Amino acid sequence: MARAATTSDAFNAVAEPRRRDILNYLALEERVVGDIVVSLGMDQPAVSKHLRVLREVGLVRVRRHGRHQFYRTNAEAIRPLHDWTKTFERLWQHQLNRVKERAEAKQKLLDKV
Amino acid sequence: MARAATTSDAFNAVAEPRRRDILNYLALEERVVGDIVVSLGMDQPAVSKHLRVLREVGLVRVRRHGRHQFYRTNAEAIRPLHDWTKTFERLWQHQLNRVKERAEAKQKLLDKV
DNA sequence: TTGACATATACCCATATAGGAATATATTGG
DNA sequence: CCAATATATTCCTATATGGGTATATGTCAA
Repeated sequence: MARAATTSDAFNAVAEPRRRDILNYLALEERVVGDIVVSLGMDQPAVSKHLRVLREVGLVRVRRHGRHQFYRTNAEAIRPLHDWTKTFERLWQHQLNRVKERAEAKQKLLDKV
Repeated sequence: MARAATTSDAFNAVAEPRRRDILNYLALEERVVGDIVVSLGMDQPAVSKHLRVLREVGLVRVRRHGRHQFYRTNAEAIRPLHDWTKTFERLWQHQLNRVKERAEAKQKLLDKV
C-alpha cells in the first residue's frame, strides 16, 4: 500500500509546507486565489490544487462571487491536530524541567568550587 | 516532484496514523519493540520501519540494552506542531462564539413567541 | 457576442512511500 | 560455539503525489 492520500485527513493535508503557508495566509481574512498566487509566489495551478486538497478536508471554506473565489481558513478543522499535540504538552514541560534541574544542580556544584 | 519524504519533518512523520499510535503508546514509558508489536497488533518489520522514521525526525529516542531496544517518545519534537496549531486557537474560539451567539439570538426570538 | 480575466482541471513524470515476505544482523544463555 | 531471541534491512509492487505546462471552464465588461 502507498502512503495515505493527502485528502484523507487534516494531518496528511498539512504535511505539505506550502499548504500550511496558505492556511496561515488565509487565517485572518478571506482572500482571492490571485492574491495567494502573488503573495506566496506560487504558480496559479499549484495554488488551485493545494486549495482543492484543503477544501476536501474542510481546512478552508470558499465563497463564490462572480469570477472570484474567496477562500478562508476554517480554523475549526485544525483543532484535532491541536488536541492531539496537546496530549504531549505536560510531557515536554516535564522533560524541560528535568533538563533545567540538571543544569541547576551542575551550577551548584560549580559554585562550590 | 513527489511528496516530501516522511522523514523530512515532524509534520510529515506524524501524518501516518500508525506512527501516531506508536507515539501515544510510547508517551508515558519506554517500551521494547516487541511490546509495540503485541500491543498495537502490527507486524514487527512494520514497527521497525515506523520507528526508523520517527527516530530520524527525533520523535523518539532509543536506548539499547542487550538485544533489546527501548524506545520512548521525545515530546519536545512534537512542540513545533503544537505551536503551529496554537496560532489558530483564538480563531476557532472566535468562530465557535459566533455560532453560539447566533444560536442564542435565535432562541431569544423563539422565546418571544 | 466577443474578448479578457479568474480559476480549475488534465496530462506527464520522477519519486517515495507502506505493507508483506524473506532474510540479515546482533546479542544472549547454556 | 550454537540455537534462540530481538530487531533491522532488503526486495517487491501499487499508488498517490507535486510541479510544469497546456488547456478547459466560467464570468464579466463593452
